[in-house]
Amino acid sequence: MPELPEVEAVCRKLRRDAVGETIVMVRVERPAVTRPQVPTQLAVESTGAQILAVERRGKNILLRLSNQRTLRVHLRMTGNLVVIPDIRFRPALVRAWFELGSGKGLVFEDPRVLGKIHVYATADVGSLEGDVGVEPLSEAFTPALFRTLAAKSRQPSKLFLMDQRKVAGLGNIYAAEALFRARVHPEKPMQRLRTPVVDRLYEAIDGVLREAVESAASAYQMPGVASEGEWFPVKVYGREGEPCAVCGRRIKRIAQGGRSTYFCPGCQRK
DNA sequence: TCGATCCTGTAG
DNA sequence: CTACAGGATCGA
Repeated sequence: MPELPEVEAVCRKLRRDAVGETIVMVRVERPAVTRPQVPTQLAVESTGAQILAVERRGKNILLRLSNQRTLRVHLRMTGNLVVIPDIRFRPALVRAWFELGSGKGLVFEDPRVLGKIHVYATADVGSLEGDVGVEPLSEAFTPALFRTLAAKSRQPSKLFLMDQRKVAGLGNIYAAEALFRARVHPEKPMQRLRTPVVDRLYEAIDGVLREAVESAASAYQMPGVASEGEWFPVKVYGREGEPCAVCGRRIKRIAQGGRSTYFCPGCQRK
């Protein structure tokens, strides 16, 4: 599920459901999801603490605790972090869970076990900076900054957009959608884009993410699992072979960095 | 900068 | 059975 819009939706629900709760008990079913990978550490460092606030940095969820600790949760490909009404009735594939003072449960589900829960001293979370670039929905993300980042990078545009150290939060879907909207070829080196095109890409990122946050937030209020593309009208992602809504040419799929990239060969030229 | 790797589930 | 999955990291 999780690119920036979905992670943001998860955060909003946690602010509603988890902030103010106290962690009564912690259970780690799969130590692989914890960092440090000592299964007891998460419990030792978070039991008894109150959840004070929920923040988001890129795709990272930060749970601020009352004991000077912060839990950094990364959902990776298939993770989810939700509050359930009764900790006794846990969904399948829960890899770690927290019993809350109210009897509710905060559960980390993750079929592929790729996600991570990392315990930090709150003072050390600043070490995230450096690995996580500018927040694309913040005021810090300006056309000027984006031009500067672009000018410094020879990466293909798609890989650049997915590089969390540059702009934090885009993943495989929204990177492809932003490139389509801006009519940029996914293999085009960033450095070689003309300034008006860089600016167009900037606007596309902003627009795609704002629209997706909007609809993800409402989709996530609904019970049940909304799935890929159900709430966001994807134009190219996953649409190999289908006609482009703009020009009618068939959407192509190529591989970049071991991932699939979808694009329209008519609208997005090199 | 590329490929392998972490894991498991699901679609074809 | 194989291919592939909305992510990131590590070593070559």
